[in-house]
Amino acid sequence: MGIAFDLKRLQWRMTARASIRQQLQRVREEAIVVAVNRLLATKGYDAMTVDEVAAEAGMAKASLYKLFTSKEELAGAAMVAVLDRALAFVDGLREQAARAEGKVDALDQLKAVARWAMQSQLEGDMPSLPAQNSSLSASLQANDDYMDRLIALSNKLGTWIADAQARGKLNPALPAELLLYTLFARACDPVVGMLKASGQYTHGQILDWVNSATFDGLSAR
Amino acid sequence: MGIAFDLKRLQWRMTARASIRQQLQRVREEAIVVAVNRLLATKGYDAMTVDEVAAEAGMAKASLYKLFTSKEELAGAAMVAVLDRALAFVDGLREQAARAEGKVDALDQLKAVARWAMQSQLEGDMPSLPAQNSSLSASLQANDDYMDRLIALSNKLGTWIADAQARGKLNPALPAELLLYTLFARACDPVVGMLKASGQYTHGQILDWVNSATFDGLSAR
DNA sequence: GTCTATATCAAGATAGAC
DNA sequence: GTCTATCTTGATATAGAC
Repeated sequence: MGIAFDLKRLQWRMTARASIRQQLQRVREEAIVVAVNRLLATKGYDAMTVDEVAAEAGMAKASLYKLFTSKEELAGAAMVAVLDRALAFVDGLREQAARAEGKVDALDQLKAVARWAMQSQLEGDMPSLPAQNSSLSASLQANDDYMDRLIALSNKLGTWIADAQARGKLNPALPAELLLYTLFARACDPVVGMLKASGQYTHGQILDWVNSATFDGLSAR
Repeated sequence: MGIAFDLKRLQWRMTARASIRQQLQRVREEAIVVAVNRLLATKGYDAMTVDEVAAEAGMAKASLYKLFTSKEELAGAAMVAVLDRALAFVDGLREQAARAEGKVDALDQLKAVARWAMQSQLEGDMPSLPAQNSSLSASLQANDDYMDRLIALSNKLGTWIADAQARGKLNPALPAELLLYTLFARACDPVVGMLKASGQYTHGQILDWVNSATFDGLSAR
């Protein structure tokens, strides 16, 4: 009996200590991911060095490599994080729409998502990756955490796209694939950064204009 | 007299040989620029190595470095070349328009330029550079050959943009700067490459759709 | 003027002390 | 588990022979 009691206490203590360790580790991981996110947003993957990540996260490079085994894995973690933010935003919109009982237009939801993504870019929170053919693409496509979220997000946006096309709000002549790709591309649209760099416009103006260019086009209506 | 004659012959021969040398050198330079152009279009600047350029141009790396002093200069030469192609295309359009005596719309000219750029991208001839903050950007902005052409092209497109806005063909609510930046950005639009990679569409379809998305927008009209 | 061979360096990754 | 110091590699750039 005494022995059993002591074992339980011991197990509890071990569990508690393991949990605390895990929490500490998780805090450090998050600091790293935040650093990677900002560096990817500002410099891009190739220009980002692991030394910079370690410095910005406040630890030695060797410590960082205990938690992430490669630079590619760092980028993957940051991309997973941004997809999680996007999914959370989309789910928030769905809940709002559910409360509004059908008064919300799928097209407006898509515009809100595009605006959110571009705002993230303006604030330096939208990591951008080399579009094609890098060794990074391959490692991301082999990353299940990443691919699952990418597919989940594509499906949710795809539902809105199909809805908006069926109701004649989005151009039905364009393939849904193009509409989806265009939304993803506009999240990293360099035009946003160029207008910001010109320094003449407010963030609100930039968001309005680029969203207008995306959905209404450059031609006069 | 005899001496003067010999000197003239000698000078002529030296000039001829120098000219031939220059021509040979120019052919080699063009081969290098073509190689850089394709590598920038397919892999991007960071993934491109000078060894690859030398191999594709059919010479040793050291020989290449006699003609171009750095990797950045290679990229600059390729960007100058693509701007020259763009300027030639634009001038061709202007001549056509002059012959048509005012029957050509500035908006149609802009659409033609966008289509040409995207077609170049589909054919692997449109070099793409890291958009922002790289060391490359700085070296390009210090490259007069590059900047002169960039400004010349911007001015020519800017004329058409102002014209199309004045005639109510392009959305007058959007700043001309945004319209110009958007045209440049669409030349490298990753959506083109994604649709091509999906393998389901012809080049013509892709060009029509992306141009429609750019000028008419994603929303139904 | 072209090539082979090499210098140089930056950056990803790791060993080993504490 | 964290850090300092180091290994290793790949890529830019150059020296020197021919």
